[in-house]
Amino acid sequence: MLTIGKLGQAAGVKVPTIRYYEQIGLLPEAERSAGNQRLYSRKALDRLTFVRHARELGFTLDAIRDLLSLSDHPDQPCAAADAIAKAQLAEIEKRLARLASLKVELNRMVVQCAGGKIADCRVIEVLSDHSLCATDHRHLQDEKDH
Amino acid sequence: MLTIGKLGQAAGVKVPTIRYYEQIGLLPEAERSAGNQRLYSRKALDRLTFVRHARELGFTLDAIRDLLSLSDHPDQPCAAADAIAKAQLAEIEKRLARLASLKVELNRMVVQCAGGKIADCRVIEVLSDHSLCATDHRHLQDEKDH
DNA sequence: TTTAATGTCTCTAGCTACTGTAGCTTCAAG
DNA sequence: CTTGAAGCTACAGTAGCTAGAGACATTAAA
Repeated sequence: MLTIGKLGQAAGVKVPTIRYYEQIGLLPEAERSAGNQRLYSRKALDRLTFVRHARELGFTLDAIRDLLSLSDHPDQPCAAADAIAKAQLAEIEKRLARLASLKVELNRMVVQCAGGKIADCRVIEVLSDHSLCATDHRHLQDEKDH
Repeated sequence: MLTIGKLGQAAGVKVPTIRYYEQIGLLPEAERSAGNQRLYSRKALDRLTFVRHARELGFTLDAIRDLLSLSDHPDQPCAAADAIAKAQLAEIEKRLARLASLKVELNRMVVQCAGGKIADCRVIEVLSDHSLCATDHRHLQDEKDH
C-alpha cells in the first residue's frame, strides 16, 4: 500500500492533484489508514498513470472519465474510445499546421530584424488568415471588403 | 462598423469573450454608438481573429499581448521586438516538437482500433501501459525533448 | 524515548481564460 | 409604436489545478 506522496511520485502527479481527482470523482475514494491517511493499491497506481498519460495527450477530464468507464467494460466494441482518440488527433493536426505557419512568419521577422527595423510585419496577417481556419467564419468577410 | 455580435460571428469569438478581452486590456476600448453600444472596425476584426487563432495555438493571453504589441510597432527599432519574437519562436518550437510526438502516439492508438473490442483497444492499452511511458515522472507542463 | 523533520489532513482561496445569468436598455423591422 | 432580438453592466460559476493555513500522523536521528 502506498501513501499519497509515494503514489504521486510513482505516477508523476502532484499530491493536491490526486486529492482533487478524488474530490471530483475521477478516482474512487481511497482507503484510509488508522491515522486517516489515504492508502493506495497497485491498481490505483495504474489508474492514475492512465489519467496522467491521457492528460498529457490533451484529453479533458470528462473524456478521461469516459475512457475509464470504457476500460471498465472491456467486452464492448472500442468504437467510442476510438472516436475520442480520433477527435484528439484531429485537434492536434490543426494545431500543428497553424503553429508551423506562425513559426515561418516569426522566423522571417527575426531575420529581417537583424537589419534594423521590422518592415511590414505579417504576424497578425498569418494568424488572422482565414484560409488556415478550420471552422468557417467567413460570411461577413465579403462585407468588410467593401 | 460592426456591432459586437457581428464582430463575434466574423471572428469566431463569443460576445462575452470580446467584452472580457476589452476588460483585461487585450483589446482597446471600443468606440461607442449614441446608445452606448460598442462599434468595431475592420482592423478590430483582424486583431480579434488573430487573438482567436493564437489562443487555439495555445498561447497565453500574456504571450498574445506581446505578439500584438510587436505587430503594433513595426517601425520601432528591433531590439525589444526581437527578444519577444525570439522568445515566442522558442516557445513555438517546443510546442511543435511536443505536438508532433503526441500525434505519433495518438496515431498509433487509433490505427489498430478498427472493429476490435475494448480488451484489445490500443487507446486504452497505450494509456495504461507503463512500459510505453517514454516520459519519466515529470510534470505535465514540462517539455519532452529527448 | 524524546524530538525534530517531514508528510498528510481539511478547508479555503486564488489562478487563467473564459461562460452564463439577471435585469435592464437600445435598435431595427413591421 | 410595438415587439423581439441584440446590446449593456455586474456578478457568479466553470475547468483544472495550485498554494496557504493550521492541525494531526509518521519516521529517523539524538
